Amino acid sequence: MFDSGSRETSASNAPGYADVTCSAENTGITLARVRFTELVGLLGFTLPVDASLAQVVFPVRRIKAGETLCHAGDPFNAVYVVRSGFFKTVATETNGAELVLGFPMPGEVIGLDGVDSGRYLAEVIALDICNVAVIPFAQLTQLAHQYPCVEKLLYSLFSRELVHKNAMAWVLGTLSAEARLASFLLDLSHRYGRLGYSRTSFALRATREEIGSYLGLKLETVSRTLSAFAAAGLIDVNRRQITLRDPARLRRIVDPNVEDDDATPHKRKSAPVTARRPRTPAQPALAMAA
Amino acid sequence: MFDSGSRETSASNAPGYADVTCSAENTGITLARVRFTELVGLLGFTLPVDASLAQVVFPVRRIKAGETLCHAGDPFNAVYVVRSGFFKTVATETNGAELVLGFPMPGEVIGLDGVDSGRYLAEVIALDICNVAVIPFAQLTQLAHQYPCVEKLLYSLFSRELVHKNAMAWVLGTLSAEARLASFLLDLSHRYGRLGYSRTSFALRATREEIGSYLGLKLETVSRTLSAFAAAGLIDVNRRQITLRDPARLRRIVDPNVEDDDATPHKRKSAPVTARRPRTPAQPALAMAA
DNA sequence: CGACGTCTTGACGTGCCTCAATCTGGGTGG
DNA sequence: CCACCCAGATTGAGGCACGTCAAGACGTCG
Repeated sequence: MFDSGSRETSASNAPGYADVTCSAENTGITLARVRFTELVGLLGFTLPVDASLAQVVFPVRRIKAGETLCHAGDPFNAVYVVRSGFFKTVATETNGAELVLGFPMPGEVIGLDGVDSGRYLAEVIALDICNVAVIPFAQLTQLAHQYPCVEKLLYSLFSRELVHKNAMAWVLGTLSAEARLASFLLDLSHRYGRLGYSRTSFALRATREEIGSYLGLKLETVSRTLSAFAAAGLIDVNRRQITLRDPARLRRIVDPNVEDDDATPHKRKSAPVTARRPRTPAQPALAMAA
Repeated sequence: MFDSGSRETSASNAPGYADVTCSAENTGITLARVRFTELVGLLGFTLPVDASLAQVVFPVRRIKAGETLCHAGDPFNAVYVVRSGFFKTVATETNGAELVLGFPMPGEVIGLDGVDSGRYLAEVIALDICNVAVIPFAQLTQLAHQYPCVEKLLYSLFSRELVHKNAMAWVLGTLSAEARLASFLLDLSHRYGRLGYSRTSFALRATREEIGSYLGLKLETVSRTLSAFAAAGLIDVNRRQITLRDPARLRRIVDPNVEDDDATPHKRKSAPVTARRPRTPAQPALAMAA
């Protein structure tokens, strides 16, 4: 039934990706390697085939859930491309408060923000068994020198990250709690789908608190809003397992003006899902555990 | 008195910067040029002196207040370095809502987010008489190829932008309205100071609404908060003219744990400046240190 | 089985938004 | 020169969305 293809994201499940060498699986330092061309595909780029470029490989690191890929303040010398698993990047402020900056998934790059200062400026913590390609930045720029297509790719990666951060500013600066959550769920859906997993059924790997931190909300608000979505029939929630029931309406919560099927495409404000007392005060929205 | 060195930001006022050629001032297309090495200094980098690199110049564009440097959707082919003036970058969403993404000032780069999609994705509008260097991106990458130091600079620019956007996420996601405004004022102060202007007295070039959009607040909240700061003796406000009276306390509003002079460096929450009736209804807000 | 982390839900307070009136300064035209 | 206008700014009153505090339910692990 493929009800949740996202639960297992180990590389062996992903279609067509395999380590070049797989010896000594159990040593602390893995000897596995990935082809650069493979990573390019994961990143969503297509490069002209090149025999010499196809020979380039990078080492792979495996990280268990809870372990950190790199610490804030560590000297920067490599970027990482996630091959499988699920991370969170956490910036710790001077006052000790933590802020979740993102949830890197397979096909996404980690560490580009360390180039300028020469240090990583966020903890990167695995929320799952993870598998990343380690790409020494000096080697990457070297490749960019030799191959114009790689150079272009590298600039695109930076730029893409910037675009994403701008979108994040939009979410944090203008959207309500409901819209932020809806946007977050749709983003996850899209990213899982892009990887070949189900777009409608997936697991949140993060706690409510981590999600809240990422979205500028408190964990209670995240929990309440998810419950409200479920009560409205938009999604199913079971702990961290999410199933999207009405993605179109979720999208309309983010932006009331998206045109998808019926109704006028004009200015119509989707009423908040968390309407207090939907109509008859007698009807409890949700029966608590019987 | 030097009460507002920031009011005039034309290039002729900035120390040591002059166009290489200044013919035909009044033609629509300016013939002025800037040396690349000059821009590098403006950007805050130091490069090893190189005779050939010192010959590289870029054209200059002058833009009057209210005009736009580039439109969202325009094909991307150049980045801009602000030499003088003050811009706002505005992303217009599908629903027509506008979001101010930033306020580029001299020494800052515009357009890096267009590399990936090949199109600018925000309007860049001058809030002042502006002067920018036009740097064709292809030419810039070409330079990066020839000069490793330029290559490093380019990566740093991208990375620096990313770091700044992360900081913005922090502001939008975790700070109160007061803290956001304080952070904004301190940021402006720092950026003006970096340019050789007064850190304590400067003019906001943006309206309350634009500032609010940038900070995820409504214009009324911006106005109220500025008034509250003024009432508390933190700043002076006269329309768009701002004078910082107590930067240290502003900093403490952003992060209560900064250590600057007195008091315990422990967990102390700076009471909101907008205290409703601080104690005795007769006494206005500046209760803390006399 | 108890301890713990996570999640849920309720009650309440408040910070910011909303709506609205007024004020100011700068620009325009007679 | 003044009347007029209008965008921008200020200020108030009231409401709601989200934060805060608190209690309990659930799943997991030792």
